Amino acid sequence: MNIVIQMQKNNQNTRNLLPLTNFEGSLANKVYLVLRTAILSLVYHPGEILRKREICGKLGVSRSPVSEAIAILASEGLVNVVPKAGTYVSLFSMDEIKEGAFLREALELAAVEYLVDKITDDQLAQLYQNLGEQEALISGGDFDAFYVKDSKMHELIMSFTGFKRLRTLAESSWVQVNRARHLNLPSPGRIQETVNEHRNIIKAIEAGNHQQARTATRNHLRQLIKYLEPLEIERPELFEPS
Amino acid sequence: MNIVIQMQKNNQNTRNLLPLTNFEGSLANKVYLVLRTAILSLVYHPGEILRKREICGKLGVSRSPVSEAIAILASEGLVNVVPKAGTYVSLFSMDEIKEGAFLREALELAAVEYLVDKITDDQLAQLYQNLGEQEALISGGDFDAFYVKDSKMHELIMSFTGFKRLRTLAESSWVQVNRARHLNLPSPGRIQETVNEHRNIIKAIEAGNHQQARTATRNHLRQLIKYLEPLEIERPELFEPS
DNA sequence: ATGAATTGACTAACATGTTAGATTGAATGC
DNA sequence: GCATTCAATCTAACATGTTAGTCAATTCAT
Repeated sequence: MNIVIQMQKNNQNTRNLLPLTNFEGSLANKVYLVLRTAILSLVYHPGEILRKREICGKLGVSRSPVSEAIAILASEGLVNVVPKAGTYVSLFSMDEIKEGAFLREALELAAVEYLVDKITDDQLAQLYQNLGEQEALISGGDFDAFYVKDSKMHELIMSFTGFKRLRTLAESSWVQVNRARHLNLPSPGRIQETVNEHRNIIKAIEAGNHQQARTATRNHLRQLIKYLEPLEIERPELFEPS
Repeated sequence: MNIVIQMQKNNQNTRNLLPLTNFEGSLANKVYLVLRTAILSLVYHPGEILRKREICGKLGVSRSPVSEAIAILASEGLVNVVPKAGTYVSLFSMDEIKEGAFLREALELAAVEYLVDKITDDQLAQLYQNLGEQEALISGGDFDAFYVKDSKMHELIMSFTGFKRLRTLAESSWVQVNRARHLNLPSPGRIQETVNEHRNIIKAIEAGNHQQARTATRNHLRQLIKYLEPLEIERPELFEPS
C-alpha cells in the first residue's frame, strides 16, 4: 500500500510544470497561467484530480494564489470544483466543444465582417505578411511552428477590430476545442488546405465583400470540428458520458 | 476631521445592500451577486472606492469570500483593482460600452441565425406568449415590468439554442451597456417601437429567413446605443477621460 | 459473497494573521 | 505661496490556521 502511494507521488512530482517566472502579473495570475498551460497541453489529463497541496509545494507558493487560480479555471470550465471534496480537470464534452466552436464562429464572423469596412492598408499588409510565413512552412511539416502562425493570424484579425476583450473572449470560448486539438495529429495535406482557407478570408476582406468574408471564415472554422468528432468514439474514456 | 469621517461612514453604512440570503451558492458567490447587483443598479457609483472591510462588516463575512467576489467582478470589468492600493468601481467607458454592444450583437446574431433552422413550434409559441405579455404592458408605462419581459425574451432566444454558456457570456458582455442604461429613463414611445422590433425578429425566425432575422436583430440591438451615446457629454464625470 | 454502515483521510471553504506597496497629507525647505 | 519629502495610514496580496462536507476503503452484518 505504502509503495503504491509513493509511486503516485513520484509520478506527480516529476510532472512537467513550467516555472512561475515564465509568466507575469500577480502570483495568482502566474499560477493560473501555469495550470492553464498544463491542462491545455494535457499534462494534466481529463478527469484527473488537481492536488492543491502538491501544486503549492511544487511552485513554492501558499494556497491563496492557487485557490484564486483554480477559481478562474473553474469559471472557464477547465476544471470542475466539487465543494469540500476536490477539483478535477474537466472531461471533454462534445457538447461543450461544439458550443465553443459556435461561440468562436459567432465572434470571428462579427470581427471579419467589421473589418471588411474598416481594415487599413497596413493591417492588410500584416495579414499578407503572416500568410507568406505560413506558406513558407507548408513543406517543412513542422506542425507546431505552423500552428503558431495560424493562431497569430486569428489574433491579428481580432485585435484589428480595436476591441480589447474580443481576443480574450474568443480564446476563452475556444479553449475546449483547443485542448481537444492536442489529441490528434493533423494530416499533412491539411496545412495546405488551411493556408488556402486563410487566403480566401483575407482576399474577401480585401475585396470588401461581406458575404464572401463570412462564408470563407465559417468554412474555415468548421473544418476543425470535422476532425474532432471521431474522437468521442476513439477515446471515450476522456469524454463525459452522454 | 472626525466629523467628516463619521459622516462618510454613515453614508456608507446606510447604503442599501441586499441581504445575502437573497442569493444562493457559496458564500463567495452570494457576495459576488450582492455586489454585482449594487454596482449595476448604481448603488455604488462609477469611480467610487469599494471598501472591503465595510463590506465584510455589513454582510457579516470574512475577507476571503469578499476577495473572491471582487476577483470575479474584476474579470468582468465591473471593478478596477489597483494592486496594494484599492478597488474602484469602474468608470463608464464609451469604448467599452460599444465593445459590449458589438459582442452582444455577435452572439445574438449567431443565436438567431441558428434558430432560424432549428426552432421548434413550442419554442416559437413561448416567444409569441412573451410578446403578448409585452404588448399588454405598452400602455401602462411601467418601464421596469416591461424591461423584465424584454430581458426574458432575449434570454429565451439564447437558451433555445441549447448552448449553456451562451446566455452567461452574452449577459457578461452586455453588462456595461446594461449599467449605463440605468442612467437615463426610456422615452414613452420607445416601448411601442421595441415591441415592434421584437415582433420583426420573431416573425423572421418563424419565416425561416436568415437575412431578415439578422437584419431585424441587428436593427433592434443598435437602437439602445443611440440613446446611450449622448450620456458621455451629459454626465462626463462618470466616464473615463478619453 | 454481498450490501449497508462507519470511520478516517482528504478536500474546499472560510477566518484571520502578516507583509509590502500605494496613497495621502502634513511638515519642511525654498 | 509652492514644490518636495517623508511618515502615517490605507489597501491588496499573500500565508496560515480552522471548519465542515465528501469520498472511499474497510468493517461488519446478512
